[in-house]
This record gives sequence, C-alpha cells and structure tokens, in this order.
Amino acid sequence: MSLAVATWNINSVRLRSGLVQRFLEETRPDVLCLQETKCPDDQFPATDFKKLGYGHIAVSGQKGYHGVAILSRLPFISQDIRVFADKTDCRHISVTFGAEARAAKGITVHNFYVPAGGDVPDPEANEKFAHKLQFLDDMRAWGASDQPASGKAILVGDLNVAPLENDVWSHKQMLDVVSHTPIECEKLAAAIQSADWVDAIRTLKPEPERVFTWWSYRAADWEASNRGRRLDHVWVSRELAPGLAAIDIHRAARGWERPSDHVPVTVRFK
DNA sequence: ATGGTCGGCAACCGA
Repeated sequence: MSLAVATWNINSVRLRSGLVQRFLEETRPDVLCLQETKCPDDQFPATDFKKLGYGHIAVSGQKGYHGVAILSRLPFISQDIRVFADKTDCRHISVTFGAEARAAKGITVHNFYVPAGGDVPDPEANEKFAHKLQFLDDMRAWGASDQPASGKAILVGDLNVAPLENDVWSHKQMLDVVSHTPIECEKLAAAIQSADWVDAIRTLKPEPERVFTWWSYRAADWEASNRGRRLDHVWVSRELAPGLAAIDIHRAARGWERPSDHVPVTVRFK
C-alpha cells in the first residue's frame, strides 16, 4: 500500500486555484498541504478541489496574509490548530487519519508556515526576525514536550529556512541573508532534533546534491541564474522513515504561467 | 553595492 503527501506554498490559493487543480490532476497525491493561501475560510475555493476527488479539506485562513490548508482524498478523523510564538496568524494545521484512510491509518500530518522573518537578520532591529526565531524556539519546545514524531507522523511545509550548505545557491554569500543565517539554521536543527524527526528530503537526496524548492520572483531569469533555496521541508517520524520511497521536487511548476515562487514537493511511501 | 517582483487590497505590508 502506498501513500503520497505533497506540500506547496501557493501564494494565493484563489489566484492559483487552476495551478493547484493542474497539479492534483497530474500528480494525484493522497494529501496536499498548502501554505500562504491568503484567503478567509469562507472564501476558500473548496469546490474546485472536491470535484477532483479531494473531498476532505481542513483550512485555517485569514484575510490577506498567511493561511494554511490540507486537501485530502482520504477521510481524516480529527484536525487541530496550534499557536506558535503567541500569534494566531494561521501558520499551522494538522489532521489525523483513522482506519478508514487505509494507507494513512494512524498518521498525523502537520502543515507549517514559518514566518519569513523580514530582511534584517537582527532580532533587536527587526521584530519580524525576532518573531521567526521565537516561532522556531516554540517548534523545538513543542517537539520536546509533545513528542509529535513518537508514532506515525509527517511534518511538511514552508519552513523559510534553508539549513544546509547545499540548500542554497551560495553558502558563503547567503550567510547574512535571512533564511540561511547560522542562528536560524541552528534553531531549525534543534526543532528537528527535539522530536527526533527525520529530514526525508536529505535522506533521499543527501548532500552535496543541491536541492532547491524556491526561486525568487526578482530574478530576471530564475532558471538561468538558478539562485534557489530549499525552504520547503518534509520531516517524518522514525517509524515511517523505513517506508520512504521517493521525493519529487516539481521544478517544472516554477515555469507554469503566473507561478508561485515555490514548487510542490511530494513524498512517496512504499 | 544595489535593486530587482509578486499578491492582497486599496496605501503599503509581507514575502
């Protein structure tokens, strides 16, 4: 029995509902986690996805900013929203599958959208960076206290940190750039370790292979310059790690018409 | 060293 779970920062789900539908039709993951939906819950385009077979949808959105959602072909038996860094700004949602979900039985899927952190990598001068560091600290504390990876669990999302040297186009030139500063990389490492998560992307695509999931809108030619970062992540619990079969980085989606700056990432289990 | 582009939503904020 196989299972496929995908994650994608869509940068407005209403504007790009057509791209989401294209991805669902072409890839047919069992579960798709979206970030940056930028959409209040009552305006979420659920019917677009239900007609493609994704009848089970959990949303946590707000007007204008942030927002996460989970689309599933399989029924889930519960959902949960957690608060990190003392802000209720729609950056986490999780669902848990029951026996009826077959291949996903007993699995909890966490969908995260970590704050980007602004431009200045100094928590004294930039409160957005301070918020990001607090959010990462809270993820570590949650991992240590709740042990979310103790059973069958998957954590995906836009974590807005590219922690390893080959997660960025130039390690040296990125050391002072928010998303690759040492303090962020250390705090992300502490968060993954506190719950004993396994980095699924790097398990299947170990360094020094370069892996990017995001390319800036500001590049004149994103493909030619290829100044990407691995901002999107897939973590799995120890129990699920032996079942890892593949990671697909859907790079082609960056070249679709009016694309998101992130591409979908799919994890496949045997 | 600098500025470069998006989306939401209606002047800038967040990324």
